[in-house]
Amino acid sequence: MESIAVKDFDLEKTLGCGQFFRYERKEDGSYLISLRDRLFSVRQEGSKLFFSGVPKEFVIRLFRLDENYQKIIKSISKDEFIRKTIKTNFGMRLMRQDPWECLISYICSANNNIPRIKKNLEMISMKFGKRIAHDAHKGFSFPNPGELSNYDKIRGCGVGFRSRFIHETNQTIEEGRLNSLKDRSYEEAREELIKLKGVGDKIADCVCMFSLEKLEAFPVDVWMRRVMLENYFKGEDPKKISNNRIREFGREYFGRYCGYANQFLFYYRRLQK
DNA sequence: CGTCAGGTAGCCA
DNA sequence: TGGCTACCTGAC
Repeated sequence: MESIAVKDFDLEKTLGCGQFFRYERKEDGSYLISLRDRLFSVRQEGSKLFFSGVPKEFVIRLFRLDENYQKIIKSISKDEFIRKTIKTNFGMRLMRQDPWECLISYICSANNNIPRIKKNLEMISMKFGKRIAHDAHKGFSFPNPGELSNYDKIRGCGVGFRSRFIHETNQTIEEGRLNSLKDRSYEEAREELIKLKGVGDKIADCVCMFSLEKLEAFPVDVWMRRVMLENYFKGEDPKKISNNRIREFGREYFGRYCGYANQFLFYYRRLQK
């Protein structure tokens, strides 16, 4: 099996931090990952990352192994608390997800819980995708834009009130246009995404950060709100702090790579605290 | 049985 | 802008 020498990288934390849903841990400690029409496995042993089913360049891109982690960590290390969250989950990296799959994933995440989000995406793949295989592993591809046109079938995936949003987004999105948001500014990309039904501030920021290269995004959900109020707005009246204000503060305070700070804070507050 | 979960749309002051 | 509330569904 091929391998890559890695440093400042922790596969388990990267997959487990909650940014990505379509993966499964196997008995031997390897992970089976589904991404659009790919099915592949990855396993880490110390500073070696073994992989099969995809080219090396794909793995490097996906896990951002091409970027200067130390530089980013240094730039967001603004205080003791954020340093603690980084130390706890050192090696966690943001992933470069596929914009379309990421968009649908996060539309599914609204007022939902992680086990069910995973199940929803699995069902969508089973009902709309194609059978794919990698070695002895079997799976389903994620459907392409335009292929989620059967509303009743979407309902059958257990996504509830999000069915309408998924259906509408499917009819609206032109994939080339979605992907080209990478070349637009963060503000423009965000604005475009919010025009979609079912996509508000938080989901737009997640899609920007996880799939459109916008590490200057700072999504604020309930967990981010909690951890920020507890550590950066101490003594202030929570009722007077809007999520938008938290977002603006986070972007300003942590700077250009605030998305990384965001994910460390999120991960820490959800699991460790 | 209620409650709750990684928000958002729609409506109103 | 900011502050409500309903919303599918399945697991406690």
